[in-house]
Amino acid sequence: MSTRLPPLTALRAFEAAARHMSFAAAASELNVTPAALSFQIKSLEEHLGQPVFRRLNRAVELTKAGRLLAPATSEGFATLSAAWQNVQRLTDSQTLTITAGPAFTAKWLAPRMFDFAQSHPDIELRFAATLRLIDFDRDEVDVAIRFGEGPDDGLYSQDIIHEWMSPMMSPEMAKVIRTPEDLHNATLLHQDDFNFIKQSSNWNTWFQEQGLGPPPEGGPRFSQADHANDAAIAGTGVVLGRYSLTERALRDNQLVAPFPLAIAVTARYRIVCPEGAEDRPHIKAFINWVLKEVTAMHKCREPRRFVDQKDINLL
Amino acid sequence: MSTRLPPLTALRAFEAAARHMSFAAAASELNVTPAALSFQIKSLEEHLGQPVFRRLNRAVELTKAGRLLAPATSEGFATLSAAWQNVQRLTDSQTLTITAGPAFTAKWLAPRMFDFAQSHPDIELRFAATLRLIDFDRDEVDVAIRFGEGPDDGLYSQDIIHEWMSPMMSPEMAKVIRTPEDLHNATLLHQDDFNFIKQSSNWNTWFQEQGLGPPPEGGPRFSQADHANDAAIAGTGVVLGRYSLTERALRDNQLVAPFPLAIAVTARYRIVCPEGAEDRPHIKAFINWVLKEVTAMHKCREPRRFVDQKDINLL
DNA sequence: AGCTTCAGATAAGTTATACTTAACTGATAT
DNA sequence: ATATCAGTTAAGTATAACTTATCTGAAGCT
Repeated sequence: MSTRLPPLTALRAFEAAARHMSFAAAASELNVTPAALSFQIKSLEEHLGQPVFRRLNRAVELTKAGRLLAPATSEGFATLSAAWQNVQRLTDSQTLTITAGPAFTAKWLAPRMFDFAQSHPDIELRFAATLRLIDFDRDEVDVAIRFGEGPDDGLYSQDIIHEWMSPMMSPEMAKVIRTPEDLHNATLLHQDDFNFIKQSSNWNTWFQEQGLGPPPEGGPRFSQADHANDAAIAGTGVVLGRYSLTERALRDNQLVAPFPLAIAVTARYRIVCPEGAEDRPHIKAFINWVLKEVTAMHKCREPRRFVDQKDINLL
Repeated sequence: MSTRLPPLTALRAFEAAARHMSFAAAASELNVTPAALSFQIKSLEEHLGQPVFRRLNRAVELTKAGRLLAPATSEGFATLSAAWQNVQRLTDSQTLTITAGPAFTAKWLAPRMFDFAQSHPDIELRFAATLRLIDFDRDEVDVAIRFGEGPDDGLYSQDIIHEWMSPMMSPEMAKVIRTPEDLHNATLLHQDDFNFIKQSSNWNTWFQEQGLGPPPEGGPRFSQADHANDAAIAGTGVVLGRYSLTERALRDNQLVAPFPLAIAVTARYRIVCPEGAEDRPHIKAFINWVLKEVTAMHKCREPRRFVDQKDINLL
């Protein structure tokens, strides 16, 4: 009797009945029967210890207590309702903001997103290409594709692509560079955007595992792997290509990877989002689409001899 | 999912948890177990489709959605709570406002209320003596004692006193007025506050039923019955006394009613209050006390010959 | 005047929500 | 290593919230 609030269901029934000045109309609004609503009003009156409605024959009217209670309950529930709708609007946003590294955005996402956009015309896509580790709450990003070893604390995280690297060149250049030893005479293309990985995988690593001497000095350096790949496609040199970024060029025979040795990188690509958000319709659709695309990625024609990066001891 | 409000119990659980930043504290405030509260938050998150709390190890923190939801829910529930407490204050008021006619207030209530006040020291009593038919909602009156035939539409109503009238005089005057015929030589006291009753009961009625000729002309007129009674007690004349107002004087032998004929009045006293309010503690206490006092009213020593007012045909 | 309609109330029954207890989990503190 | 803290989960219970069917007492219509 001295509680701060009565049963909220009863209070809500009252508010609706007071607004409509009709039990039947209120019941209809709340999707219950008039009998149920009548019970709720009666319950509220019992909690209060006095009536809030005077029952006339074909109508009801508010008592003094009812008239005192009606305006503030109307305001209170309107506030709650607006808050709920507001937060739902956030949840139901049609915008999907995706973040990934610049190279992945360019070489993996961009060539494929047309397909996703076609099959989900209601989703408004936004891309934020960055190498920075984003904060989901602060950066207004829905889903991220990250490269690295993790960990992804407090986030939903799923591996999507395991990366490997091998010398890749244009088919024309492959007619000149026919054996691994021929690489000593080749122009090697370098990419610097891999330096944040703990155990660097570069030309030295590959030459060593191949049993060759040191690689030739010099050669063009690129700050982004996709640029290095483009140069190789253009015939400028040989790139230590990453599978994730070169899959399309390999498939299209713009690049070839003629030597079987491939270094399997410990770091991998994961798709991450805030815990629980993975069930939100748009994010779920995107994740499912990514997984499908990963499965459909081109497998190399030649057999590959994988050497795990973790097992390599650099001299 | 697109409803205007989620389950209110869940929303309230959220509000408390957000305020406390602790599930256990919120559970304690709402008098439920932490497990129950945990379920409510989870239910809310399922309705929303995303989390509102991030569970840390020994704490929780609000997500972006939670932070968006918290202020307005806090405000909404505060509004509802204030409204409820406000209307409860009206209900739980320690003041009991009683209304009755001036004569009844003076001759029945006033001599007795000391006893009621003694046994209910927490109740603050207020009297509104009026002949007007009060409106419970507008007049801020809790309970009324009405004289008349009713009806008491939409109100709780209980008969308490059936009225009757007979010639009453002081014991000294009774030594002179020994027979009904002696009343022809007496000073008859008249009361005008009975005129609103449909079928007037006055001296003419009594004389006719007693088989006497017309009563003597003239005699003092009083606008209130209690004043006429006081005059009779003082030995000024004979009053056609009403039982309800003279019971105490008869008991104390200040007045006597020596002639058996008594006219039973159709109108009676009822105690009335708004429907449902009769269960409110203070009103209930008052009603019970009134019923007890009525039962304890003094019965006349002499047998009474009652003639019902309805059966009297005035010549 | 008799019948129909309207709107809320009540009785009896059902079901889903709201809750409890007991045990678990994963850190942190001692 | 053990105790403590705070939230979670599984299994079960209780009751609030609801439904259906019927009733009631007017008002309205023919």
